[in-house]
Amino acid sequence: MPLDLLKASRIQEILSKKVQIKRLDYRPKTVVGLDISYKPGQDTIGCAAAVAIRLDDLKIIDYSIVIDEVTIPYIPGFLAFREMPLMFKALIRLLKRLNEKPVLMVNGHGISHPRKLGIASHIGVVTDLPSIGVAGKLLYGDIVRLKGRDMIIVEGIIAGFVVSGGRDRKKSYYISIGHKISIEDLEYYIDRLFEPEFHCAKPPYPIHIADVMSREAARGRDNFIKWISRNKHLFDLYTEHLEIFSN
DNA sequence: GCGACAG
DNA sequence: ATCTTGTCGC
Repeated sequence: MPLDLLKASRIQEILSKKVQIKRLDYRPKTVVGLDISYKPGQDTIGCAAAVAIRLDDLKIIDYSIVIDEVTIPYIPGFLAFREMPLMFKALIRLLKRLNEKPVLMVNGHGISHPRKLGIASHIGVVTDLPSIGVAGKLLYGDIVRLKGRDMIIVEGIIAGFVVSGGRDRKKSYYISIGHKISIEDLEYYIDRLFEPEFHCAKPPYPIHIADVMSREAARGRDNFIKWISRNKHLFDLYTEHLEIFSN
């Protein structure tokens, strides 16, 4: 059996008690987007991307790509046990080069989770960094209209909110508190990180970039390098970090 | 028992 | 997550 769900639940319940819901106690200059893609035809080979984006001009200042085997299957409610190991590896590498504390933006839920510890909260607590969850589907909680917004309510508290976009608001993104951050912080950052030209039909910028980078890298070095050269205008790298497959 | 179910 | 097929629009 790949994963002991009872033990995993216990871990989530214990760690969820360490989640802090409070305002940011500093002004992050950088946000790190985290996402994982899988090699086509082989969902056991994952590719994690950690991308550091400067908040004032939205330039990519650094990134880290890690490719490795992923053995834990995806089970709703336990995504972190599948994706956190690789995501964490990419993140740690990036943080060692980043001389500042960023806010993390993770593809997945924060406290809008059955045990209030989605992958965004999990990685936030483990690193003790502020974190935000960004998901494309609701996993847990009720949607209630408050203050002109669709809020995600979990156990009577506001866990996050919904941002709808695209033609006829067809697409929705579920933004939630991860760790060491408040709803007000979420609104401040999230509203500024959606790309205006896409009308919220694509994820917030750091997630969008991490998503594209991890997918291109998962499809091979050539694709990734081509994507980089096609998008040099997004970068502001003082060093070249083409470290794919270095694992 | 039935429906729901991040990536 | 990934694949597939087809459609619309720049």
